[in-house]
Amino acid sequence: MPKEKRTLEPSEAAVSDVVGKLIEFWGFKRNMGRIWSVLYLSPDPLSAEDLRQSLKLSSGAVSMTVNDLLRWGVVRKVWVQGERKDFYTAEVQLWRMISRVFNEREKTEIVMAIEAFDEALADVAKLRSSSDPTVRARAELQYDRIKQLLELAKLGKRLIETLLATAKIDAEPLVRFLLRQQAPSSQDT
Amino acid sequence: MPKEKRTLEPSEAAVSDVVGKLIEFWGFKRNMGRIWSVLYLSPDPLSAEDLRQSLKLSSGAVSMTVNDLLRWGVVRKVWVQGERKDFYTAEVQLWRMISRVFNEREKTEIVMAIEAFDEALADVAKLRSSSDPTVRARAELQYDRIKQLLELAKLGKRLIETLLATAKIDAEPLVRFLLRQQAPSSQDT
DNA sequence: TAGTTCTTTCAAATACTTTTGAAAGTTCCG
DNA sequence: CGGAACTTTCAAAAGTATTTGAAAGAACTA
Repeated sequence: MPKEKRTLEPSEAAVSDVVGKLIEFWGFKRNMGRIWSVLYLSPDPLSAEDLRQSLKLSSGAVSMTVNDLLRWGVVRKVWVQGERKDFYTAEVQLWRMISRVFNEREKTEIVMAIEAFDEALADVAKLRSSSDPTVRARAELQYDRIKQLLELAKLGKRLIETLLATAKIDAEPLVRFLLRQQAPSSQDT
Repeated sequence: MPKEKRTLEPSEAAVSDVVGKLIEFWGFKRNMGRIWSVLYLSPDPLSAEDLRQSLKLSSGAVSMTVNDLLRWGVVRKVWVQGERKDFYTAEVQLWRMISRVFNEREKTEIVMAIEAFDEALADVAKLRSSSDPTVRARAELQYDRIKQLLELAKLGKRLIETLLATAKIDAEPLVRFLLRQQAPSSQDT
């Protein structure tokens, strides 16, 4: 029985480090990316102990990080025949992973921002009819600017929703769109 | 001369907090977002002292954060007639701001990832012709998976480039694309 | 140049996040 | 049950990031 797979190949280490950095940049813990990568590149499921040794982490860190990954749905627990311990595999459908994260994190974030901008906009709108012309002018300007923020946030939301829809049907319209690289026209804002 | 503008309106505070959170989520310092917002909502340029008082920050923090914002090109220094101190205004062209950040940060990040995946792919490719069938099978799988990561990263790069192009010509093809919300077709990957 | 006003710097303090590892908790089996 | 095998928890430690504020530095003015 193969029982000595505790060291990463250089290319495995490289990939897990890059993914770790990307994922950290992206707002998650670096080790989430590292662990996911090791699983992603492994032909068969790995145990917590395997991960602990491959990445030189403490057992506690592995346990907690793997649970984060399970919660995000990007790693799955699998039963390996005849083994007592838990084994894990990576979700290999990259789009599915990404859409899950976008849906739970980015979208929530942006929806909250939209609500807050909406409220602020309503507050400022009241001041637009103030009798004091200074207050009025100020309110006018702020109304316009908050509205811009709101529009931007809504655009972001649509972008995320498009990505989500794309992930569902995979490689569709966004991808097709992105693939036909067309040249711009003119005018700056 | 108006010299007592040292407190934020509730709606100003709300907006700067939301932007601060978004920007933090997005990987910057929260105070960068807060300061930018206060400037963005101000009818006229503000001094470091104004910002210090509005947001209850130390002078050092204002100085450093404003310089970050200047470096990112999202705040500008302006000369106010007759005044000795420096005044600042926010860049109000949201797309321009975003494209600058995407170009300098996100794109750099992803380009580095692409290079690293490329290298790893080349390493693994060598093993695909190993005489050991186990090694070969493993290399085959890893080759495919790293390739997936590479493709994803390239797709991300194209998405960013499209956003950048869009920002230049403003509200063009991406925006137009996003605005026509069409229904998906079928198939899952 | 000296004095004033304003800005920047930076070491120390604070706040926040992540990791560790030992102990407590499970589960399974005989 | 009793114990082996494994996992989870969690308080403390380590590691990072941010903020402070006092001191140094500039820039201007008279």
